[in-house]
Amino acid sequence: MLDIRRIRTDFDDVLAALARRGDTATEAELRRALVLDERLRKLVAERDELRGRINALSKQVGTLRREGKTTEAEQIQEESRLLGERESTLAAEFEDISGLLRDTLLRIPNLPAPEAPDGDGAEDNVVREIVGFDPEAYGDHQRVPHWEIGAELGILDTERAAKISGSMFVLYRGAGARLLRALTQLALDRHTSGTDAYEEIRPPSLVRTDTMIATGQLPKFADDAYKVERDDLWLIPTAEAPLTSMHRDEILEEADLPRRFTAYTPCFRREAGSAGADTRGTLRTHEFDKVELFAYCTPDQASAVHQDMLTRALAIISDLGLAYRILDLCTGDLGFSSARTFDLEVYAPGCDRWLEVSSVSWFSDYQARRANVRYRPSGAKGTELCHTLNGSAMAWSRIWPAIVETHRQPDGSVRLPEVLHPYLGGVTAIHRG
RNA sequence: GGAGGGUUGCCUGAGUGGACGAAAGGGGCGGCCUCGAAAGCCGUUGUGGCCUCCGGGUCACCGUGGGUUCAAAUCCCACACCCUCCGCCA
Repeated sequence: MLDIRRIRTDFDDVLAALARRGDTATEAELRRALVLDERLRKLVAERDELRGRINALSKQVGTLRREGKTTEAEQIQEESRLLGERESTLAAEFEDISGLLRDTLLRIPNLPAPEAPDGDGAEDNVVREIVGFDPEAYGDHQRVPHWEIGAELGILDTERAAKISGSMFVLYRGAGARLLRALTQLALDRHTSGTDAYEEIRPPSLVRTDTMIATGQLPKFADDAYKVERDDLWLIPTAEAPLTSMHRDEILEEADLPRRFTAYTPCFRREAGSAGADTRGTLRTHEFDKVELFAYCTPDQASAVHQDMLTRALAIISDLGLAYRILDLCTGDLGFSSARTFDLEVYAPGCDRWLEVSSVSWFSDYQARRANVRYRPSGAKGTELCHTLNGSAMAWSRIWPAIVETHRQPDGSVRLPEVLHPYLGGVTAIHRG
């Protein structure tokens, strides 16, 4: 959520920044917020003035009653009652308008960072770096898509997944399932060790509506998420949702920042509107596993934390022997709540596609304002909003196919990267049969 | 799912419809004392909104949302969460 005071005082700048996203609807929303805010402030002044008078009168009633002056007390009661009627009218109007204002603000996306490159959509994202990629270097044995490899080696069973749960679900089996578990463990072990360790969290996968609002999934993107109607709970689309709400409505100490978490969770996405896309394999599914990196920090720390997450994500991809590239997302492709995002894509030779495996985002104070997460600056009075950041430490549904395709050998087996060996119980390659 | 007990500030914990933004103690911070410290003593210590002649003024917040009342931490209703026991389960 944007700061209404900033919209009020800095309207043209805010408008210009939002215009970079190329979303023409936001200008109307922004103007609407301004109008509502204006009305709201008039209402508040009037309502509070009335309340002040009522409070004063009520005190008088108390005094008079104690002194036994019943008649005078009753006169003032009547006067106060009449003011009370006007007050309730104003209060009701205030509730209406502030509800409308909040709803309007919740639907306005974050301002892109000034450094984020301009652009209209995915095609304008800026490739910052390509590592380990040589299109000529791949052999024919690597030009086999992972769903074929998966069926051939018996490690991916899409038909049974469909029988059990329908389309866009996957079932890994045997060494395929083990590979997934090894990847999760590798990521968690790495991020939770060393001097700058992230704290490991295993959050709930079902969350309240407020939790989904804090990160920006709701109210605007309700159709993308699964909801358990009966209990009024949502299935998380990413660990970012529960993690952002961990310190919701809390005030942290500056000395405790940054607070950094890593979490393994399943992620659930309805993928509404993507019917027919990526129907084969594991690339787009309703449920997938992910290890997430997450941080609350001060504005000053944000840039370093952002870089740290990116470095961590890259290190794992690189150790898995995959070719990758870093994209600096342009303003037109930036997520709703994000100010700046770097996407990491790995190359999958079998599908001949770059697959997004990690998205490392800085949300400035946008989510923190929604979630009301603040910190107390050391040695100063008052509170400031935190900044939040997160990055997928890895989306296994995209890494898994890249590994299987990249490391396929001429004999059809798949060699497993060395970094995973400690987690594979002695298995170093997956063979047929 | 059933029965009971709870939810007050940084913590513990009091609170009879009116003097309660809230006793008391602890903790934190500042000061006195001291060579220094402990002890002791004194002071101070929540978050937000709106307005501001920047001195301050005012409103809200005692789990959440409603209601009663001139007036609600206090009374009524609903809900959420926590604890104990039973049931069920991993």
